Amino acid sequence: MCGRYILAQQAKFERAVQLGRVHWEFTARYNVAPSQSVPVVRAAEGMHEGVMMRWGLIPFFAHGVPPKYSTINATIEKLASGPAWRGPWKRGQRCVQLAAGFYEWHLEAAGGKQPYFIDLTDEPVFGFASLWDRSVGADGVAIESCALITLPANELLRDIHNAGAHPGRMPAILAPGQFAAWLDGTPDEARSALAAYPAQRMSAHPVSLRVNSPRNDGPELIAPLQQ
DNA sequence: CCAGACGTTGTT
DNA sequence: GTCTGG
DNA sequence: CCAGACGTTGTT
DNA sequence: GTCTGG
Repeated sequence: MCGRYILAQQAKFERAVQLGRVHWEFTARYNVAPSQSVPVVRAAEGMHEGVMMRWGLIPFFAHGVPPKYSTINATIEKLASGPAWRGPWKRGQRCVQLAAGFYEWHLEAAGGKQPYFIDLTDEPVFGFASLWDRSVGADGVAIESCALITLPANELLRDIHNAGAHPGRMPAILAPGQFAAWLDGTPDEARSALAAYPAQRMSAHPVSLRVNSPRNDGPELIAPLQQ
């Protein structure tokens, strides 16, 4: 769940989120894929700082080598127990991956997959609740990376995904006003910030299959599909 | 004891 | 089929 | 998440 | 690094 999303302009994020300092530089993107460098916010020295990190968490014990298994999403149920997540969770390495919308693929009766673009009706900018870690390679170079948290889907995302017997998953979405609870709270407070965002405050529409290729980018990717 | 995994989603 | 790259 | 590669020897 | 499986 949630393997592709979009970024707003850096200035737009910085207007929506109060940051003590920024160590980043990026432009608007309409097709961010795993393994790429993404802007995140984290608590540091009593403030919120903006930094770039690799999307796809490399555990500290992996010594800078990306695992063969997927670490782009962390299930909320395993935050404290999964080997890749419990270290960052215990150490309070929480962050927010800034976004302006994301994509999900709907499996159709005919077998095809139709991509949908999803965003929030009330918030032009939001964040995915995320964990980060630092891993030092054999060459001594440290890499910071992150994984966004998923939880049971609300009705909108459940429908987009599959109308099957089993409920799907959705990313843990934080409105800008909820960032502090996730970034600065106690572990209990942080966990309380993780809840399915209300479906009635989200919007979704089908988009072109052009989004399938991570090599495509541009505002046309989020345009509503003509029927 | 050592070896091997360490992850997610959605299924026939 | 399965892994890597984006 | 999906797309694209998946191999070798020897060199323009 | 740490847990599970054998």
